[in-house]
Amino acid sequence: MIRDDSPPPARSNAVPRYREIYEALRQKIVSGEWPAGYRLPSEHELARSFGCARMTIGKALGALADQRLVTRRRRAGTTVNMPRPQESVLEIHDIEAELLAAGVSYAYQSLERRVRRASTADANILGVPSGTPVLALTGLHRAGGRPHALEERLINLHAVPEARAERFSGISPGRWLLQRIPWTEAEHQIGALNADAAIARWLAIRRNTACLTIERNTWRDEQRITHVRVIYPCDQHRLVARFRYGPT
Amino acid sequence: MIRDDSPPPARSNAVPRYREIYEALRQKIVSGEWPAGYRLPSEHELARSFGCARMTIGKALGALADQRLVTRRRRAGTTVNMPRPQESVLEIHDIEAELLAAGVSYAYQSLERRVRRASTADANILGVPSGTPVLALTGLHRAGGRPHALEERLINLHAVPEARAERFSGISPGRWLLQRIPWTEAEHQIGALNADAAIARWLAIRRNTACLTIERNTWRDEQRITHVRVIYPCDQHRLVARFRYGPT
DNA sequence: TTCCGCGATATGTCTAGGCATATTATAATT
DNA sequence: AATTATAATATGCCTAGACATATCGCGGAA
Repeated sequence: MIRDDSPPPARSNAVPRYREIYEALRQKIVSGEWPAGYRLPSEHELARSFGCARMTIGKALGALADQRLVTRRRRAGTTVNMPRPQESVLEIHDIEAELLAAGVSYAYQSLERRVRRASTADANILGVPSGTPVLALTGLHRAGGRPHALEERLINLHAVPEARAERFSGISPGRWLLQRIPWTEAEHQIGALNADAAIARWLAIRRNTACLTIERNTWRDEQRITHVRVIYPCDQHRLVARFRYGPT
Repeated sequence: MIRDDSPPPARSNAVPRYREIYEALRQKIVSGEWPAGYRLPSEHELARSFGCARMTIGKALGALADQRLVTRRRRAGTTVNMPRPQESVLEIHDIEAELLAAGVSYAYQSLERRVRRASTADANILGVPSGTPVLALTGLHRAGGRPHALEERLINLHAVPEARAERFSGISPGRWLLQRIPWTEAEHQIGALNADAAIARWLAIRRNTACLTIERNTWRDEQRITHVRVIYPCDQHRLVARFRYGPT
């Protein structure tokens, strides 16, 4: 017996099939038609009803799972998740690039630069054994000639020995590091503080002005690279983060 | 001629092949052996050298591209990216769940509740036409009996008509909404401010104390649901975000 | 010299099967 | 009744091949 082995019509739509399916299923979920806990049809059933191979369905369901809209377990099937905790992707840009993109002139001014063996405090902050050689930097980011942010940084000289020879007059250490050292993990902590006298002087703001602080730790496969705290006056900077349950 | 059609040995390692390959390639990149701009071997070549099907290579490379470690373009091939702008996934938790998880008692105290037609200011903040019915809420989150955060919220009553009947005495509007309304997009803005007299009184802090503010806008497929601004005293809360170039 | 068309190449997507494995439901046994 | 073996099911991973499509580079024409 001869079966119809003609290939399916050459769908050359711009949007791939798996994405159409992803969108269709996503719509069921975000519209509430399939509420939390609902169990989706099996891959085989969906493949039949959408008229495609099981692997194509698998790709669509995999994308939904990546977005955490559903959970997939063998034999148990695919079920709709509870709405998640509010989650966003926060991009913390290089200050210099950000300002230049906005058409503002930028300069980094080094205020202090010291190589030392890590004190107990340094060791705690940077997460290295005390006594490890570190480079401690303080500097000011200027935008349009005016103070924009104050930066306090510790660099692990075991991880970045080249830094010992770099003066960082002119180039910001953040950019310098970013261009040289690939990092594999980063942690940010965001907080607020009242400017003390020293901070207020450097940033040319009044004492007690609220400032946003961003602390960042970076790792390169287990090894700590640097710790930095950047202090922005409250009116200079906002962090924006956006998340969407998206067309991926 | 008879070819060896015996299937490949039944690798039943716990780690799938595509992930092994992903890790191997990732290692080349983060170690610096393949620097930014380096062009990877083609899928065919990799498939040959790893001894697997092209699709398996495609899955590994796709994962690297998801992590933005590489860029893939037809004909041009797959190339290693420059290190990215610092990016992190920020989870902004439900305050109530967070405090309960920490073993602290939690309560929401409604301070003000008004239904009104959106003023121009409301309209700007919430992104709806002025005149749209909105619910304006002010409330205090208490932890262990003490003030923890102040919340100012606008809810679009066209999007959430059920909210008109809800008193929000006891239950926090954030939690109430999260349980009822699936959202598809969220934007967060994080900033700092000095507490004014009203804020200071409610939060039982001194005037001018630095506070962290989180503003959140949520959408459900184009439609604005709510805008909220939460104000935390600087010593009460930090935001932590973490990112890793990961084993996915 | 410059521009245009064409072939080569690498990825993007898809199919139709296959075996592996976790988990659940059911039947059998103690 | 409680426990254990077994079968069924749904996902997870994989292959070998196919066509589609973007784009790079080259050679010929204006």
